[in-house]
Amino acid sequence: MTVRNDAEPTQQRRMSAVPTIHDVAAHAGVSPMTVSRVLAGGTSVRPAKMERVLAAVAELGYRKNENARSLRPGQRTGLIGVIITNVSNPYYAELQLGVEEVLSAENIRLLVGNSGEDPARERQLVADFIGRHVDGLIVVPTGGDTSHLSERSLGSIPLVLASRELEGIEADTVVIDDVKGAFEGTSQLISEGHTRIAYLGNMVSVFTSKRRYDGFEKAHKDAGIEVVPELVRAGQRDPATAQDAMEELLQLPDPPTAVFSANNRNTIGVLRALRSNALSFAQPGETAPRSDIRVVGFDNFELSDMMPFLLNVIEHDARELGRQAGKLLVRRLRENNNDAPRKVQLPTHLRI
Amino acid sequence: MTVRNDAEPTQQRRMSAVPTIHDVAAHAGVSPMTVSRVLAGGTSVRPAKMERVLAAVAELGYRKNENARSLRPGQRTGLIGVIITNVSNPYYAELQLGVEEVLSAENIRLLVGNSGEDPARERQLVADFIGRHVDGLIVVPTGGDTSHLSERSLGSIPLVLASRELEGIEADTVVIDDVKGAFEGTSQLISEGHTRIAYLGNMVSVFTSKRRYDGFEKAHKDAGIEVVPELVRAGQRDPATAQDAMEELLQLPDPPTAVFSANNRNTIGVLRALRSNALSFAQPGETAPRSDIRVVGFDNFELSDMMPFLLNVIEHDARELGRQAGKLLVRRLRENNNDAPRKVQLPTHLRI
DNA sequence: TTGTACGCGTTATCAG
DNA sequence: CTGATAACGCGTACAA
Repeated sequence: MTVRNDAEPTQQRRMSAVPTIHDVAAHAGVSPMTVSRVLAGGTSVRPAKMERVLAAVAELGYRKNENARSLRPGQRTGLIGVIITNVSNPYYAELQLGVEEVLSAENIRLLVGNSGEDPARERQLVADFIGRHVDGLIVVPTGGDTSHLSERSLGSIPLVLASRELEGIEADTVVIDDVKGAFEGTSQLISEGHTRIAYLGNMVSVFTSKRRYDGFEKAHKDAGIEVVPELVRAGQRDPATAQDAMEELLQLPDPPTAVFSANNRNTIGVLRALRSNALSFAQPGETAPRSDIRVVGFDNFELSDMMPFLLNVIEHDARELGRQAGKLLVRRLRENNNDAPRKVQLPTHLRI
Repeated sequence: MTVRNDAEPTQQRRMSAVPTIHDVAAHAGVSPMTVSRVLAGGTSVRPAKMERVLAAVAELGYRKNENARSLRPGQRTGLIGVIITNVSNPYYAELQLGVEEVLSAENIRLLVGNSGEDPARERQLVADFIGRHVDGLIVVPTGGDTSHLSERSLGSIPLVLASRELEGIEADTVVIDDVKGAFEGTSQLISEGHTRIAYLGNMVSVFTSKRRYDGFEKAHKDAGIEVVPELVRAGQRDPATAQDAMEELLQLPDPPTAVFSANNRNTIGVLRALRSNALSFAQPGETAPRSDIRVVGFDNFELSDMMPFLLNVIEHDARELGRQAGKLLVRRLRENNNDAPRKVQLPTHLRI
């Protein structure tokens, strides 16, 4: 017989701590095993006992200890780790929402961490999540050293890369069609007659930035013109630095006539720079600042349609990206197979 | 002696599954207990063995199983549950970031769930998080039935309410000074001579909405004027419905001359309505739409300063709110005490 | 300094 | 249909 603590331990515990399956069993006058069976679906349990057990569960407010359950071999934790570079970027918040939407339907919970674009932090989060025995990982990778995401390091934990691919890492991946999107956006500018088009974006070491720059370049090439090196500014990660970069461009002897911005952070910086260079901002009864500089920006963002400048955005669906990432992971978990990694590429749309 | 599975089980396991403390011990030629000691800080372990253990840990990529560890009595999971009404609202994304900032410094991980303002979903998430034995909860409560957040139901799990209080629930709480913020914003409009001021906000059953409406009302009373009932629209939860509500107001025989919007979702709807009622939107070289309707909105939002209408926002710091919530929880966790619940109220600032 | 025994809460297995 | 047993990975208590 299993002795618990001392005298009347069950009584004592029930007062303060979380009730266990033993408490429920005692309360219902059955064995823990019967309780377990009832909670697992109630197959082959006498209806009378079943009711008693359910009553005890309700009365005690019993909840299965998921951590203990997952300890048993072959059992999952029902937990997946989600590592995002920056939730304060609404784009990634949407992505998180998409992931949650799909996974919560599977009764899987999200362990969420912010890497802040710091590879060391990402590595730390991965290590921690592994220690918590997550069933899978969804990562927006920062790039750089990727050894912590290698198959050797992850073992059998399935990984889905979201938004960015990683060289040398074979994993299910969801990306958007960055190259095509950037190509279309840039081509639009060129078709309007622009030849001195500025580029603003993140460091080219970032997967998406590289691809978007490639599309920018390809549009030039296809049109038979060349990218103007002095108009290329890569490395801005937030609106403030993007604004600075744009201000600089505006000071050039021969400034750009159009701007291609590779992400919403940069686009916002660009717009702020344009505004601060106009004489005044639209106030009731005043004239809007003029800007003869055409702007096309990658990523849609809330209120992009309310900007006081003409702006075309290359939109794509962050929530859908999150959903797809979730679906890929769920599929992996269900099939538990060794199929080749799947790549999903989502379309973009130039909103005119 | 502890028999594992069959013949050479350790060998087999090391190939595929996650290594356990036994595998490390075998690899280093010590007992599991020594490994545990080394990982716990390495007190009273011979340096030579310690090194062997650390080497084995590194080689096998061993990570402590946190779930198993937390099973022992008195041990924490290092997990806290965060329930947010809607991460796609950038305000709450910031809040999440603030929470994470504080808790990751304590090496605590976040289990994140979206309630979507659905009390049933919130209840389900709480139940699940309790089953995972979170050390604490941070909740932006939806309101309605709150029994799942009662002390009786939560037992000894500390709870922090963020952004909204809950009647009948005694818990640490962080809110912003909604009443004062709304009062100042409304007073500003009144001081400019407006007397027919519209109110747009969420249902008054939501804590913050109620408080903001109170501030709106108080400003009227203090100025000796009355709220105009036909200009009050409560119940809009997203920009689209807010836009509809505002369009209606604009159709009134005697429309409002100013608008007080109680949150950023409504403010955006208001601005869209104003724009769609103007003849044209600012394009390069065009005139900005005129709007003689003054707008003051609760909550700041990205690009609020770039709107093509005059707009004053009542700003407050969502990330700081998240940080404070995190700090309150950490304090509770550390002190493990029964102090009376603490209330933190953060200031607002009317940006002119 | 090091190792053994045991129990945390759960469930698969097998006996009844 | 039901219950006793054992084991999951770890760490406390105690023994050596």
